[in-house]
Amino acid sequence: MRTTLEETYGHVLNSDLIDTIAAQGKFMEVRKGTLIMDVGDPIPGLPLLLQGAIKILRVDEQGDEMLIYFLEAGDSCAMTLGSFFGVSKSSIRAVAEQDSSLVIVPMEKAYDWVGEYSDFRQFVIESFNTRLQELVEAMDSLAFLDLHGRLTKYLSDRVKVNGTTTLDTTHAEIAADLHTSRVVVSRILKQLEREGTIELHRNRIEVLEF
DNA sequence: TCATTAACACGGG
DNA sequence: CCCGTGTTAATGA
Repeated sequence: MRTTLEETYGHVLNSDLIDTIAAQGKFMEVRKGTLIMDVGDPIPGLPLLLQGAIKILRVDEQGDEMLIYFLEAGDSCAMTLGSFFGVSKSSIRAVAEQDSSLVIVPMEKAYDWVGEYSDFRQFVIESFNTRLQELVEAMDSLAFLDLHGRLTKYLSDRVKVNGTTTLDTTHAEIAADLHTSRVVVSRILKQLEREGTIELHRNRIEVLEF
């Protein structure tokens, strides 16, 4: 775990701090599709993603989902930082997009380190900023793009975070992530296939252009 | 016009 | 058979 931490966070955090994180943090491995945290769950600590990717979703009263953004290796989750100010419950759902590994740092420790280490403070602020940026981007797609636009952006985002143009997914999953109906997703996907942008298979989509 | 819901047929595992 | 997929028809915003 120490090695992976060094590889993923060595650029931003000094090695003393990496040692401390390795000692204090809890290592965790999750398989693709695993529900890591749900709305209302107590926040266990500050998560640092080492490998893989995680989907961050918002959930409505009916339990329907909507994707906000993806976390990648080297990312943390800004929502958990609310714990610094006494927010104890999660307002989002986190699902593993791939097999992933992460370190969970106790919140009190993280809070102390923000005071003690300038590079950790920098990391937290930067992380908060990039998360906010992604949130704004998510709002942009909602407000300015139609479903066709949102779907193509969604596909290229998934290609980016998974590092492959082969997406193991179903139309229903995409519909859930975009908070729309499967019928529309199927129709637009078919349209994209006719345009030569993608190739459709059962449980799989090949993205040719993105 | 474009999305949603319901309903159905097809086909692969 | 069950599930994912592709399509249609009716209805709504």
